[in-house]
Amino acid sequence: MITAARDQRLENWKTALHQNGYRVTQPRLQVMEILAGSEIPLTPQDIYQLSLELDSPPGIASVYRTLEMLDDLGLIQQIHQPGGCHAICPAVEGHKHLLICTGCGQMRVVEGNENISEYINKIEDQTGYQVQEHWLQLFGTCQDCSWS
Amino acid sequence: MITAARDQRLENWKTALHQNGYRVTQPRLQVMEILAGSEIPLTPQDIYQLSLELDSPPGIASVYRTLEMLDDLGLIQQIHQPGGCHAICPAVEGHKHLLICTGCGQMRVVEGNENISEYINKIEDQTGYQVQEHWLQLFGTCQDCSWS
DNA sequence: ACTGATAATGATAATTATTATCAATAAGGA
DNA sequence: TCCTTATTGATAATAATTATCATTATCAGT
Repeated sequence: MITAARDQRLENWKTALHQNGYRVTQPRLQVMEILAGSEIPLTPQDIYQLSLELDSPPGIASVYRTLEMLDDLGLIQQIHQPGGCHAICPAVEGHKHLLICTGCGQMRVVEGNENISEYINKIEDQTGYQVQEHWLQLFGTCQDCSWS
Repeated sequence: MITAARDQRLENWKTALHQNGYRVTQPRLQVMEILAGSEIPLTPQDIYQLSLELDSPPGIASVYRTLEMLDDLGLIQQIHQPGGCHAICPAVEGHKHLLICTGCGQMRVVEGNENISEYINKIEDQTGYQVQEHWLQLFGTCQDCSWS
């Protein structure tokens, strides 16, 4: 992870808190730093465990409260995986999708594509549904993990 | 729901149990009948609540146990939704996707598409990942629900 | 059809994850 | 720096799922 990218995200998040009348507190910062710097999806429990290594760690309730706030602001998103759907990561902006390595958990963000839109249009014609949203998530093996 | 389709599925499921050395018991049948006949995804709790209207309903533990068994046999699948990911439905065979109405919950199974495969090939080239699996789920409004 | 081995069940205790409560604390504007 | 009050930590409460174990019911083999 490029530290500059994490710091940038952190600044954006802090700005978002200020703009929405939330105070920027130590527990919130601790949770946000862990989340903004992670290359893999983390569950609330993961985050809490990681935070215990800090000097004065946040309470578990504040971890959940911070995550709820970040979710309300649209700054994080839930990751759906075979092992469970409680992991989260910084929100992917715009029309992009996540590609996750089943070996090491590493995430990659990939661009959306016109092919998908065409497919969805076809489905709308066939079914009479109005498709409002789609969730696409890709699972695979990254180059490092495909050696073993 | 066409009853014949449900009964067909039920027969297939019973055959699968026999072939895999599972006994076909009353609690299992009760759970399978509820699940095979539902037009909307159901959570374990949903299934348990529905089962309480039966003559001698299964215990909650048997509901969970039956679902675990059906999952091990690949006969059901989890549905991922904004409200939670604990709902399940009969497994969609082959390369198809689910389209779910955000109004009434009704499910439609839609065909997969060559456009998606092309997109995934492109992603593999760009990232060096080997994509093993993809989850696509569509949310929309069915014709009935779009009137309101 | 009957019987016996044992897989499966129901009742419930235990575990786990999340949410609610509330007195004490700390953020940040005046 | 002070004051208001949003936020926190500790913990109780809730909810969902899993584990335990004595009892029961399935079904293969007679």
